[in-house]
Amino acid sequence: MAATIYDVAQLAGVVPSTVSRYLNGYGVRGKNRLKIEQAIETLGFKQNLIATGLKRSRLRSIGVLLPNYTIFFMTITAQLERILAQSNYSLLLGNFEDDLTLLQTKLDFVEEHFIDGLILFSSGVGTESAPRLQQYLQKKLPVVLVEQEIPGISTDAVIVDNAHASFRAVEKLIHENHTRIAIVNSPEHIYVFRERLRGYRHAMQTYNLPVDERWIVTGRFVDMGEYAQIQQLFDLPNPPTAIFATTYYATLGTVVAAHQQHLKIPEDISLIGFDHFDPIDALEPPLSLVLQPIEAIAQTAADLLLQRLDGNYANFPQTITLSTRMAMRESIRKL
Amino acid sequence: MAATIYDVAQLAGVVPSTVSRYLNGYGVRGKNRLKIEQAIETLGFKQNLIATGLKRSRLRSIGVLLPNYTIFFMTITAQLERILAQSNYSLLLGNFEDDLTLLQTKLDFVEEHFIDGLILFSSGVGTESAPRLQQYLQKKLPVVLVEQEIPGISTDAVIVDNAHASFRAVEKLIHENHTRIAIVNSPEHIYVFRERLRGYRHAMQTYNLPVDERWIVTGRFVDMGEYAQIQQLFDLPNPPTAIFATTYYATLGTVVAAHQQHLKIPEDISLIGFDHFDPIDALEPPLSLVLQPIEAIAQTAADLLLQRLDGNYANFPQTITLSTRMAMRESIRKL
DNA sequence: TTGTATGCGTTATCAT
DNA sequence: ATGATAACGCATACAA
Repeated sequence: MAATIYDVAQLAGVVPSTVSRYLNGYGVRGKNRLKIEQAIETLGFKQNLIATGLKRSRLRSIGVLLPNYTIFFMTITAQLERILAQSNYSLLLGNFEDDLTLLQTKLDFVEEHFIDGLILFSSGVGTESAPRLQQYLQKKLPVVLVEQEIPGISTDAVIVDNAHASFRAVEKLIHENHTRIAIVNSPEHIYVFRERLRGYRHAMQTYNLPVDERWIVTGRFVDMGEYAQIQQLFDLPNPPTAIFATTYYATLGTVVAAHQQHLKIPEDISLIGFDHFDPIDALEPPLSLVLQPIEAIAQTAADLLLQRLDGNYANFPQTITLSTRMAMRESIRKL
Repeated sequence: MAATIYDVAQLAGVVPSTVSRYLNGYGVRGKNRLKIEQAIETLGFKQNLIATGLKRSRLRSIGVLLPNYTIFFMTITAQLERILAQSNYSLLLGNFEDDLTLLQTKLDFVEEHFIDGLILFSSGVGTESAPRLQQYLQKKLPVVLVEQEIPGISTDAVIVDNAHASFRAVEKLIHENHTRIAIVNSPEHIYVFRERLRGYRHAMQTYNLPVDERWIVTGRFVDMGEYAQIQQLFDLPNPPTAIFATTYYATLGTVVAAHQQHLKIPEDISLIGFDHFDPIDALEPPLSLVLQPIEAIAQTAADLLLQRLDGNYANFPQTITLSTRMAMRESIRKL
């Protein structure tokens, strides 16, 4: 049996509530404090998470809900785990498999597990989840959104300046004298991708370049079959000379599609992609990419949540927008 | 405030302990049962996880400790989450970052969180962790190992027949008339890789092919710099004509290394790799691969654990060995 | 500052 | 089969 505060109290010659107060940072007379500390030491006492949880209705854990366990989200999650563990929080992970119905289930699930707060990677999450999240906020359960804000729910969010990132990526292609530029994007019902498309259009417009709507390809590109859509770009009468791929998978998919058509990057087609993970390095040539600030996303989301957990609701709700950067390598050809 | 069994009891006109008994599957008179069920329904009652946890000293959760959050482990974890959620278990994930000291910390951490059982992906875990795991077992906390057994600790394990998988992969190359075959492996202090190397040697020996020790390359290949080791293979006086890469990262690394030396696969060098994840499809040509039974690993580990949680200790400890299969595509040239 | 008493929601023991 | 009551380990309102 593990030691309880009763054991500690007895050994220290005080009453249990004094031990409890010591543990919770209330004033305890110096002499008693020392005795308690020593008793804790010799007994190897650890506070019982469940018992405190029963009082507080919180298990000192953070729900982290992800659309999937892909490398982008898991890399951020690994950082969150490291940061939040320092404040003694555990992570209750949930994968809603890009399924908004499953998200509702998971929202119930983590709440029933008495989390202290929630970090929701809200890609693809829309107003349908707002009422449920509103319930969280009413219960003073802090919620931090990552990736996108949700209309109708006012809480903290950490997002990336997607439109601007897109603008700059496309602009880069334009500066290399490309004028027929395609975009391989993901479904626009997801805010992030709507923004990325917006940035693309904005850049084209800024430089007075017409956009052929057939240059706008949409898909998830996690299955082989979808590459066909990308390949159709190459079959156009006057095909684009450059492609902007707005996700990691779109980037990979574009490379596959080019391979299959025996097109060389960048000789036959220029490419700027999105996100860098290890496997990208196995591609030839090294790709030019838009890079999201993964560490900063994790740190910012964690800081924001910890602040709210501390009861500090200054500037609530707060949306923090982070910037991307570009890594220029060898997949863009100057025309 | 959420409803408690007191509320249910009052509404149903019975005492709380009757409700408790109903919830725990003990006999309750039909009339009362109906009233209780109705009360639960109208109140939206949910059992308080913490309160039952306080009695049981278990939070109905499974600790899942991973060496890292790479795609291989996360794909399995996603399945585990799905399977174990059906039995109402939550997952307490921990990433020990390939660090055995951090593993000790995480073992403490999950135990302090009153997990019901542990699934440990034990790649690289050795006898140093055995005493700590032994404590788990003594406390009747079931532990299922995945990937490798640990000397000195007898508990259930789910492993893959690595040596045999290697043997077959190398044999495949031999059947295509390759005789100078290199292996790009990971450190041999990890059981899995020791086994894969063993299978390689066994195959070469079986077919009376000498092994040049310079053909055995070892590394993790998660950083760019390491590819140099692989490239040295190509600079040997009489270089290998085929490479067997024993991990996902070794496979990607080998492709990068070949690219950088301007060697074509399979024209200049044949390759058989390990594990399939989406990004692999972006490589040209499609690779021949050894595939691990990811779903089966998850299902088997979950089943084993659930059985032990049920108190069924038949055939304990049990090591279940699963087989790999091969996907032959276009990265091997017949000599 | 410290002690006493009570409650958090549930399960288990003992009666009935 | 059901009712009453104690116990799980801790936090807190109140009194001293």
